[in-house]
Amino acid sequence: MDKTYQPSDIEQSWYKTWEEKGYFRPSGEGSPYSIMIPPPNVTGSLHMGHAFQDSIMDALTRYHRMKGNNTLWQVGTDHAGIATQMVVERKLAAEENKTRHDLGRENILEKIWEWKEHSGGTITRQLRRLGASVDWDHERFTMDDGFYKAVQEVFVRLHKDDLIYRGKRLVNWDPKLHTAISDLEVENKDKQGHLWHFKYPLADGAKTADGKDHIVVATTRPETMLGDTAVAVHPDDERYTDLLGKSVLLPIVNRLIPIVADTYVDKEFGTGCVKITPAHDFNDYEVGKRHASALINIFSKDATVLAEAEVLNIDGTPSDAFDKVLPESYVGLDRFDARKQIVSEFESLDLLEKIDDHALKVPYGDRSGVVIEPLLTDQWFVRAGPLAKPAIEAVENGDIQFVPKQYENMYFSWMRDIQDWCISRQLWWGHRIPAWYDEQGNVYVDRTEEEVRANNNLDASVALSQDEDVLDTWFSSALWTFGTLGWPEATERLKTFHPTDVLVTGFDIIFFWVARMIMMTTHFMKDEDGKAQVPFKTVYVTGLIRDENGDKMSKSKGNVLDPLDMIDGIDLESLVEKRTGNMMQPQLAQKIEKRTRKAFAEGIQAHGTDALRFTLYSLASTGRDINWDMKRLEGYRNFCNKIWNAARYVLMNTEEHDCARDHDNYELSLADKWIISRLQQTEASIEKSISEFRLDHATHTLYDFIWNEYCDWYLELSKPVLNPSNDNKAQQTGTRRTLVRVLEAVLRIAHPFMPYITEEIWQRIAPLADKSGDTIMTQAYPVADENKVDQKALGDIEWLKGVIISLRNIRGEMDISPAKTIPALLKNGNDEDLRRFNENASYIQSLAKLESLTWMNAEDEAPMSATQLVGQMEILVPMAGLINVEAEVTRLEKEIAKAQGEIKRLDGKLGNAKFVSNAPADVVEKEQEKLASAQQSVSKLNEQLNKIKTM
RNA sequence: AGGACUAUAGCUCAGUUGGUUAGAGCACCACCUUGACAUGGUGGGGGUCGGCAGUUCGAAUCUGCCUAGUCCUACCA
Repeated sequence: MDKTYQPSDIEQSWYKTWEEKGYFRPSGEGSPYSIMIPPPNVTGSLHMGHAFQDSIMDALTRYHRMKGNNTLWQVGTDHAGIATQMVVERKLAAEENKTRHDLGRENILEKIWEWKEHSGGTITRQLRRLGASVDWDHERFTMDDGFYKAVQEVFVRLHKDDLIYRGKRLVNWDPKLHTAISDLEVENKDKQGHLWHFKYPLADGAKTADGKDHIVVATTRPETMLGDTAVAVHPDDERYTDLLGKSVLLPIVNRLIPIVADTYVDKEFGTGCVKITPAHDFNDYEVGKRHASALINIFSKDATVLAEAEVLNIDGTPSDAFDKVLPESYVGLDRFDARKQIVSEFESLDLLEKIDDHALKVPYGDRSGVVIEPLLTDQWFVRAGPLAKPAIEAVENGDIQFVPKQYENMYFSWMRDIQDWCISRQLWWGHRIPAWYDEQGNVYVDRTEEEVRANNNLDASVALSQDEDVLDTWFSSALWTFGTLGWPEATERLKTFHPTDVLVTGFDIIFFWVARMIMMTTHFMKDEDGKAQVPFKTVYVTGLIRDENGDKMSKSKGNVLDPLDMIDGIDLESLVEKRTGNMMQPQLAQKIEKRTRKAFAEGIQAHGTDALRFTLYSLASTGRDINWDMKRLEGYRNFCNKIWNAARYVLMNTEEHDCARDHDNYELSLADKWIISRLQQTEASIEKSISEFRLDHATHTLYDFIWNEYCDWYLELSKPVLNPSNDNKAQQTGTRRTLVRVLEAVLRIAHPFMPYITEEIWQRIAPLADKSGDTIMTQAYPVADENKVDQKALGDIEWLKGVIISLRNIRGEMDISPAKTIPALLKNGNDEDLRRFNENASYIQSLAKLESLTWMNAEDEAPMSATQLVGQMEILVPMAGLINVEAEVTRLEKEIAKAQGEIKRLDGKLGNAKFVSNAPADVVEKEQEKLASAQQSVSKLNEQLNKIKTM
């Protein structure tokens, strides 16, 4: 093995081997364990968040595979409707200066499929680099043939059950993308705007209570006044009761509109008069419904003013309640230009009372970034209420558990107040809605046109045209857990692997995805007794990975980190290019470049997949976001190197040696028994951590065991045993056996977290540990054996470590060269100390670099020495020629002060009668022991101090 | 407006049903190229656990209030 760990030398080839040998496939044996990958956007690339979640899923998958489960990690990608279509449209505009309408639906779809084929490999390549042990043989795509069937089936059945309906409703309209979007796709942003106060003249000579001939309405959206159909006041507002039933003459359009009473109005806000524009505001729409007035739509799909208003009844049918004429000077104007013109026209008419500054929330499309316009359009909706009920129950009764639990509240609060879900999108890329219209506008829903004709007795003479719209991407991804397994066919995979075990995802898509999967699954999937099935038993919600400053990673901020750059490294120039190239807002490039050059002056070094993964696990505590820290990544890269070198040491000492593979002629040393005991405890602890999804604890325990116990102590303790001067050959064999076997077990423990380095080393170690097999991947995961825990060995080594550390401490504080051997004495020890001394003196001599270690009887006079205590035993290093007296005085005083502080604290505690009477006896007893021990320590240390001082 | 979460060493984070002198990694200081490893070894320094009050024999941990930050949901035109 090379002296230094080089991840690039081992990682790629191992993945290829694993995949070729089919190790990722379900074994077909053992109880099933399944995880569905949250399907990433097929044309995207993995970011750190994906790497984080996928690493967690891989660890769980590999762990259960080694545990003997029939393990499936289902892989696949999402067609991501809007996002993907946008990318291709942008490309088309840039390269050919054409819009999608220039090419037409068929051609565009062809182009998107081409693009999907071309870029779809990025994600799968990245997953492979991460070591993801997914079942590639059954990779799925949310628009493959199987999904097409599942989606049609779900749509048709929901429609038959009256859980899907079509209607003209006010929806969130994206004027840039020309599609409706769901409430969840709207981002409300805080903006500084204005509140314009307009005078609306009263008609028919009516006057207000205080004698004015107008009322004042306040609005943040002046342009919508072109569509006003009423003015509302609160029914109890005495200022306006006389005006109820009267009308105002709407300026500019000269439309007579009624003054109505509605409790929606807040008397205290503004003037207490609200202009009502039912076609362009969700609240006004509700008010409009109550007052049965008509709607006046003034905007086109681009949010420009129409040539002629659409006047409609609430149910969407045409109405002639109002005149359709819109002022000519506004026709075709963009909504924001119209706003300016309205304001200035009110001003010139002397009807603008005032303009206040006003903070408001403005709705933006999360994809397009433009202001959303409420618009009355025909759309398809899922009736969410009935679907939500069993989905809520599944979480309430514990069939599904969220980790951490707090997210259940978030889920409940949204689900209990769920709104109908607008599922139609005016896009081309997606699942086309299985609805057909005849020439009279009758709608037929079925799986195919043939079925429509057959089921409705429509022969070929009746022209049918399919609905142009496609379904929201989340409609198909809601079927992910069962759609990927072959539903609606009753496949063996579906039967075996559904419900799945755990879903690993971010809190940001609990509503978009998790909640909808639960709704769809509980509705469509039933077990043998007809009970609703859940899609997964546990939802493990991860935090977000943020940059080093705690900012969200985003392309426009230029702080995105590519997981592959952590693995392979990247030079500064390439990183700058990557972050600033192909930007939607090129004006940000300079800032990003500066920032990048500052943060990564040296570029990014290669750290390898194992180090990246280990870092992610170590940060994976629950309920908290993660601020990415390159330094931790470096630390864990070093950890990999540590393992690498420990393995080199082990191999060096065991290859070509007798490791007791096929005989029992060996003897275990104290150190052997100790490390075997600690291995059991480590295994038990890691097992528990994984079961609680605390991979941070699991990896921390593993790190601590490997570095601080196996390497720092056990390997060092093995050196004196393996020294040729030791003539206990049986013991040497025992230590060699322990060296390889503990390492071999550790590799298996670590494999789910660090798949590559563990496989690479295991291949060499396994034969020495009498293990056979082609890969570590399918070896049994180590299980703790209580019987192998040797309490005596644990105690003895703790003592041994205490003595050695004390001696090292004296060396350090006294500035004694590590190369110099020194003599040491042990004094005032008890029988146990004496036994331990007798059994282990050679270890101490070796590890503390002593020239001699002598046991002194209590009555013997000790030479002038530096002193440390282990328990009540004194460890003495004679001062002659070694010890700096002043330094020793300082050191002793420091120790004494520490112990005295302890005594003071304990005295106070034990002097408190309430503590002694109320605290549990064992706590009190422990404190008393501590006090006694501290008092003895102080007296012994003082004795030493006086001795030195009187010298 | 309602709700959730977070605040622990210079930095990134652990800390279990309240009970050792509150821990780790990185950074820092000193010494050390010792035959696994300088991507290393040994020793050391560093924290009023955001603030105030309360419950308790005992609070980083439980309760209340406050401050700062993050996020979610719903919104007054």
